[in-house]
Amino acid sequence: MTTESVYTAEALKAELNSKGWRMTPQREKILRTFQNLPEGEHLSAEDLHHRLQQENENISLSTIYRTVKMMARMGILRELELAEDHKHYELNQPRPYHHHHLICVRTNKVIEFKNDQILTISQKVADKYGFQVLDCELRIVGISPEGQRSVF
Amino acid sequence: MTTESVYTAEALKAELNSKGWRMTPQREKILRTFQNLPEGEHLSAEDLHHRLQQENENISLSTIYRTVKMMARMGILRELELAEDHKHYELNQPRPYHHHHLICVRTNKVIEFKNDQILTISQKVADKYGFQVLDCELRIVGISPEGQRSVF
DNA sequence: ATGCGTGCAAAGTCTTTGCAGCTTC
DNA sequence: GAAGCTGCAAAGACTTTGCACGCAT
Repeated sequence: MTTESVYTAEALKAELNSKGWRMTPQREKILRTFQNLPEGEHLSAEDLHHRLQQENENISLSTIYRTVKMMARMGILRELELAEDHKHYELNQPRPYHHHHLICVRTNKVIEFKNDQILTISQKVADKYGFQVLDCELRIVGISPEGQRSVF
Repeated sequence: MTTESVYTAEALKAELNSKGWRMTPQREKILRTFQNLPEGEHLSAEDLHHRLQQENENISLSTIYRTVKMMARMGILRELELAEDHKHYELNQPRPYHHHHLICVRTNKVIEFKNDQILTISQKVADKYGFQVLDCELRIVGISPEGQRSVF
């Protein structure tokens, strides 16, 4: 199953142009790739690069890094720090797609879960400080049952 | 004001020994440094290195990286991913010291806030999956009032 | 026509690792 | 005494940047 698209190429173009920037084939393909991603899947810059190459889309790693960072700043993508040492990106979905992460420090296992209270709490906190919310994530770090069985 | 110590050098030694590991002067000094840190302050590996050098404690960067990662895995330190591209560490405090982060993608400003519901929610989620909680953090990413005034 | 965006290659930053010698248990 | 730990230097992984050319507006 694929997540429903929340951001069209036209909307992206309009927003870019409003800032004096340009729509490009690369940006459109990157947006489309994330929109076609099954729910819960997230890509690193390298993952995205490979996936595009398999579709015969040659987009340089530089452009990918530049684009995902830009889209994260625009609120189109969520930038995730999971257990590994590189960032992952996924489409920033509204409730009820929004999910959070439970991470094991020993096995690096990541479990996703949903919780409606988190967004409500985040909205309230952001309001208090005048922030516009792009994304919120509850990261629970702990030790999984498998991890508890190993010494470290 | 300094946070109250929740983990003594003796307790650290006992826990290390129980795993067949050793207590060392370096580990004790690193623990002490975090315990003397004002509430809300967090250090990167580099920060910690500089701070120790100012106290004439020569501990190599390698050892610092190895030690903070170990302490994070033990649940003694929290490993934070703030707006910058390197990790920060702080003592992992129980309620009511526990705090969360509101981060601006444009200005990199970070605001800390507390919320009692988060820990409760985290505990419940972790229980469901059999995880032991070491740390939980609500990361709200958005645009601050100052950021909203700039084009990007 | 202007100036933003891309690709390439090089550089940069943060972090990890191999190894010899030292230290703790 | 055995095994873990440290410091050093080198390597590694991921990400950013300078520049010339191309493309969207």
